[in-house]
Amino acid sequence: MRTIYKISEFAAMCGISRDTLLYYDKIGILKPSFVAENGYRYYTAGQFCTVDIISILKESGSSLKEIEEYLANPAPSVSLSILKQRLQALKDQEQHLQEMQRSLAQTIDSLLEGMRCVCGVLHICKLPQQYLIATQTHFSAPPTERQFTDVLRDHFSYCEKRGFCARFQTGEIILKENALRQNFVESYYFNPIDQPVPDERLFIKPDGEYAVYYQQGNYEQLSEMYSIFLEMLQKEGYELDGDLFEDDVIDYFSAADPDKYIFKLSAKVRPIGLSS
Amino acid sequence: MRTIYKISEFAAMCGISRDTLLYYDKIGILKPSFVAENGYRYYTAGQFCTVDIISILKESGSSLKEIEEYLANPAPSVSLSILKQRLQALKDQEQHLQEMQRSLAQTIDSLLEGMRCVCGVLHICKLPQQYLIATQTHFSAPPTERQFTDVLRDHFSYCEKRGFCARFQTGEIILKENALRQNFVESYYFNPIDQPVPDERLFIKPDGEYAVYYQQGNYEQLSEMYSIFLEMLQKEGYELDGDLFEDDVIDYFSAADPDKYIFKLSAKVRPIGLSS
DNA sequence: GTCACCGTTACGCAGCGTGAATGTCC
DNA sequence: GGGACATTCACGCTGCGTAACGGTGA
Repeated sequence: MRTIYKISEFAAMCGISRDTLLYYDKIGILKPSFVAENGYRYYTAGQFCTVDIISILKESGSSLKEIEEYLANPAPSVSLSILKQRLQALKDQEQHLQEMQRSLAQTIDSLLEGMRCVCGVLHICKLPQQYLIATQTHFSAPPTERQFTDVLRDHFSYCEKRGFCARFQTGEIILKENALRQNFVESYYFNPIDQPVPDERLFIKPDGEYAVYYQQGNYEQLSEMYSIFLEMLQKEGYELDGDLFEDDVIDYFSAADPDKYIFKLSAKVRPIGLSS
Repeated sequence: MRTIYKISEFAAMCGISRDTLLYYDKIGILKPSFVAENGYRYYTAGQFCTVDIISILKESGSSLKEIEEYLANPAPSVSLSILKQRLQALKDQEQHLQEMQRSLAQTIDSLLEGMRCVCGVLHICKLPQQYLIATQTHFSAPPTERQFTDVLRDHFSYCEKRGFCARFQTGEIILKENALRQNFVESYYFNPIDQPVPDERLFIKPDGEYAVYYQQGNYEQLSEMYSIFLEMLQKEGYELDGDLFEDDVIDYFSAADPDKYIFKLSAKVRPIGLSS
């Protein structure tokens, strides 16, 4: 009456491999119903249920050790707490996945922007408001490598702690007052965020008419680029009406050669003579 | 001018461990800038970028081998395709996660329902329409274990192939015509789905007035339960107005003892004498 | 001399897959 | 006696963590 199965047969029935069953036997989470004298393992149909439980929990991210506990202590209340815990873990994972997706999508957009942008030309256009997480540098002069990495590390770890996706789309801000004095020292490092969040490092990049300028080069050439940018502005009859933003459009993530990075400079502007 | 770092220092700067750097050196994806005569590894600040790339790709699910390729072939177009590929992989993962979440949530609901339900009492209530994926059994008599598991396997693998979350909330359907002849052989195994999908195995459980009856016991007692259910119906002045549904509310997943399973029987009913 | 660093080597983890060498069933 | 099963043992994979043991530098 009671149907029994040899290991390979049973494995096929459960949709798993023979080796897996052997392993489960070895670590003790699923022993065959009985073992014949010749050493053959025999399983019963009811054990299909156990395999099913194992598969489900495994798929939801439990370790085999946790599954063992689950199987050893099968009260509904215990099941319930384990399931709730698993569900929460899955939610956390999903959150994380979504963040990574946003980051990757942003990077892709940025890469595409960098691949098709026109360098060396000033564009005047309207830009929407943007929310940034910006970490102040407190630099009074061009930073040493050490200062630079220290602040950047701080910025990244801050973002990570708060759950913002950093490390993609990083940029820097040069305050208008510094830029006007040809002092192109960055006052902030930032990353854009999708939605406004109350945060002490929240920085709002206002909407308005912007001058945008793409340029290829390396980091050392940046301050020269800023200079040119401002000159071009003036030639076109504009003057600064806000801080200077720099976005790394193509950076070390997408280009091997540091001379091939592409930077996007942008600043709110107004026609010369017109007070805002 | 060029700041250099010893391995632990550099590791701290990058937020990873010394051992990880050693490992990366060993497998060749990140060698130190140079090695001193005493064998000490020295890193430069620029290598922070490489570490960053590695971290990001790793987090998005790439293997170190894939990362190696990325680092070896750093053209923007290659980056782009890898990033897109990664993004798609993340989307797939998210899809999967969501399915698992739905499944777990359902199971939790079901468990809660089983823990607080009143057994042995007939409830009359309105139930909404429900969509099921139902696999026909073609049984003409109570199935052997073999037949049972074969059909169930087919049902599960069908669900899996189509991307439905099976294995949770499984139930069976006994057609009205069979039930009326006291022939309680299941004609379908089913799993509920959230949204209606065009599918050859789609089965719609209609809304309407239902009799619902919870009972504890094991699978062998089911046909007896069906009998009692129909008797109670009659006593209360109702008759069947549709097929008979059975849901495993507490099954092997939540109870160790097969005698403690809880089944939920439900069927659309109408007061005796009233044609629908 | 101390002590914190550096180096190398090697083993451990999960969750099996993949042999190899051998025995058993039909 | 042949082939399809079964058994056990052991090593491989990832991405490191965790020693252990010894050399180096301030």
